[in-house]
Amino acid sequence: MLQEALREVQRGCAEIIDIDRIENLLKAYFDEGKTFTLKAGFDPTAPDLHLGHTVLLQKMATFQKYGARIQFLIGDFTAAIGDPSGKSATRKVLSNEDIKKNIISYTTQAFKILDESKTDIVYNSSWLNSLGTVGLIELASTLTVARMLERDDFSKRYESNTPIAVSEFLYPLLQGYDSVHLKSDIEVGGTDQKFNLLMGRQLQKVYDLKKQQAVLMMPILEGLDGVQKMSKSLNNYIGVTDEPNDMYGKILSISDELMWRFYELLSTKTLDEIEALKAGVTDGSLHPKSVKEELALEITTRYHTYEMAVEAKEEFQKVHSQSQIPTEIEEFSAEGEIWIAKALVDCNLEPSTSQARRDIKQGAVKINQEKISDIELQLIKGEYVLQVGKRKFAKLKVN
RNA sequence: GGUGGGAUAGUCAAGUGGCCAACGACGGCAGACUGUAAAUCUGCUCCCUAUGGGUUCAGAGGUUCGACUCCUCUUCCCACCA
Repeated sequence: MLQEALREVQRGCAEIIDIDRIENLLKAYFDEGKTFTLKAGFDPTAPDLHLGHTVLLQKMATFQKYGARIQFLIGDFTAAIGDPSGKSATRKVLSNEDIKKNIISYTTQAFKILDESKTDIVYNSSWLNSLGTVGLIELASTLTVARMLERDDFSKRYESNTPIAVSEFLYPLLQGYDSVHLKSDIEVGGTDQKFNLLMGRQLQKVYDLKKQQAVLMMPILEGLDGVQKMSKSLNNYIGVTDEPNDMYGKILSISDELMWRFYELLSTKTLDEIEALKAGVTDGSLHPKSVKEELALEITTRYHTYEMAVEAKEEFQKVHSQSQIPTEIEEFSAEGEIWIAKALVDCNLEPSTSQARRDIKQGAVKINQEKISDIELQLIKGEYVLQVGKRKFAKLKVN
């Protein structure tokens, strides 16, 4: 049991510092039912969660199964400074209202994964506000500038003469101080947070806590392209609020290789079960597609319902495997005769008539399932199902 | 503050007076093959009811029959020096 828990806890991790501490905490839980605290900090800046964010949340959920109480730390105080990690320029400061709004949307999304009854939401403003100037200077005296400049992102900015605000130096210190105040046993975060996470350990020592927190770092999840990290700005993300059909389709479109990564980091299947799936694919008894379907079904179910996920699956098979028309298509109407290229633009299937012409020439455009090739075609009165490529559909009614 | 170099389509990057809507790469879209996978092959990739027309190469002027290419100014970046 302990061994299994240890294995699940380490699953997918990029790096763990002080694994012995974690083992002892788990052992105490299994032997004596003693719980422990696990801290994770969240910047109230990104209200739309995608699967990349959930990697960390799921790891926290795993810990909850083995006796962890989560200290879900909202960095409302530190958000005013802005985490410099991985950034090449000083960040903007958020307004109070924005922060509040973000927190609400963040936590409602997070509790789809976390067990709310084993989670405490804490705000670092509640103790950092009262730290005071003396406390802050004391805190700052524990760290040298040289040490701070060891940080890659700081030194790069320093060398390239990009401004670093002095306040940014305080961020890791304050985040570390959070661990002192909360007396955290473990802290989890992304690999980009390494410096800040270690700061917690160092400060706990400076402030004479008996034990230092263990640190567990999760890797950054790749996006749909399989190469770059999942992010909204690269438009390669799967949002937790995506529609079931989109979510299902996006997962099925990832490469086989990336699928295993998703299994490791996102699935709740045990490592043994995943190994069995891998073995099945290798020896040919399982089709990779069906394994991927299972993953898509699991994840879609998590953020919607099982019924909706199954519906998404059926819809997907209907549209793509049997190339039929989807059940729901956007409808448009037009008056009088309309030129096909214009119609495609009006139905948002094409960005320009030039592009529409090209696609028609290439045979990418279908009307009522029939491929067309005449770029001069005029649509007369009637109802049409227009299709561009494999996945863009629209219904057009010409009056 | 000084001295050089640069800004070209979604990104990178050629082009140094007409052959330029602008080489190439990546990305993207489409077609073939498939499992809407990957890989591979092929085509397309500024706009416009189009064998034609229009607007583009940081911005504003100028030279020229003709400018992405030459000149002037402006803005922004980079390198080296102080």
